[in-house]
Amino acid sequence: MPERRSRKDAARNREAVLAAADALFTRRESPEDVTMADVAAAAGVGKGTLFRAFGDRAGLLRALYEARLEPIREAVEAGPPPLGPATPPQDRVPALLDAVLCFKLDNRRLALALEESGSGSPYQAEHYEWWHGMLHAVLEQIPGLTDGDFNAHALLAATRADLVEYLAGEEGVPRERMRAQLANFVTRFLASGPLEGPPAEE
Amino acid sequence: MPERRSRKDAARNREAVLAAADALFTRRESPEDVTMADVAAAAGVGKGTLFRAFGDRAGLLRALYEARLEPIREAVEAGPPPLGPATPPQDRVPALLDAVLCFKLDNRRLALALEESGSGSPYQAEHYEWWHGMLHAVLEQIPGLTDGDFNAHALLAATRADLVEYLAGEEGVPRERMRAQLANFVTRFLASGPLEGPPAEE
DNA sequence: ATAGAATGCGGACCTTGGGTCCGCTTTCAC
DNA sequence: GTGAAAGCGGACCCAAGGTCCGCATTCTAT
Repeated sequence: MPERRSRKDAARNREAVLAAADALFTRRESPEDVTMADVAAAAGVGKGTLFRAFGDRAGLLRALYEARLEPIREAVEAGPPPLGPATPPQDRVPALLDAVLCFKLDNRRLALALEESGSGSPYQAEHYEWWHGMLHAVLEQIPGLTDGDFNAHALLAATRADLVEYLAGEEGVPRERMRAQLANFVTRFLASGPLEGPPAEE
Repeated sequence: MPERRSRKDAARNREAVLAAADALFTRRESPEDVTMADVAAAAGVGKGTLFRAFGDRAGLLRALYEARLEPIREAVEAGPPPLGPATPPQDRVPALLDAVLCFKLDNRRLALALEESGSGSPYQAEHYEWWHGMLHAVLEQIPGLTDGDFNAHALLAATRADLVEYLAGEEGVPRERMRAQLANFVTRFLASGPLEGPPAEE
């Protein structure tokens, strides 16, 4: 049952690669001029080692992404409001999307690299499915909202890595402004609908 | 001023390539297994000719896309409602987005190929700028709406080629259902805001 | 019509980068 | 210590985009 622990050097190399890749992706201008050979060289290992550990480029990207995402995942699944499960849906939706946006702003190159890594659409990626499932579930809790599945996709689409990159980079939109705009967009979406009922105590 | 007309054979070859590429992209499963060599072979020309005529892969894709987009562009710029300029903003926004969606559904492979063609984000593409500019302008005409620029991006993001492809392909969402969902999303977004004014005569 | 220049053709060739292979080395269990 | 499993590394392979240049076609001026 102990799952066959990996050898010491293998584990060490894996970490070295992760660290090196992390550094390269944050420093280099565009993700596509970080080649696998670069990563291997920077980590001081051979290409074979790299591919043995991560399968392929997408695998490496995924591992990096997953590692960075971990804290947020926890905050969403078991943390305090406004991200955690105790938050009322109307407040949690904007909070979730803001979290996604902030994450992509903090990991621009990496998110970009992952989303354009070819190898199938980003929509099959495990982490996307997780965000989508979460958002979908929360949207379902809001009365009068139909098509939660599609709406979750549509809202998440507003935080696509290349859009964020374009706005932050080419257009020079500052972080806080972008967050405000997204919040505004989301709020506007949520504010509509069957307002027949009590408009809440706010 | 006659702009140096191109030679007869050049023009003919250009058309041949366009036709061949068009056929290949609609028939083949995934856009990325249509190689430039394939296109050249199918058109019965050499690779040199292909690259001379279109510059690079993205250039070819753009030319194809542009050709298919032309009719819609006209319908938007000078056609009858609900796409044309005479339409009231509240009705034109959904119409525009529906047109984008339908276009992408009708040209799935091509749109996909173009958006993932690497070579810079899709946001710098001429056709995207056109859609965005148009939508932006129409949104600005709706009272009480701020951040038209961002909102245009966010709404358009819901029609991203890979999302459409995923929903239509993997999830098997039928065309009309998707249109309805998008319409629903857009309407919900528009319906909100300062409803203080007259709720229109509907 | 025809010569000669300009334009274009085609496919061999180059480059780049992801991914594989396999002889050698390191680690681990006994 | 020893044998074998696990891992290493970098030479190698391949696909695909893009270039190059000797040859063919077309245009233009006389």
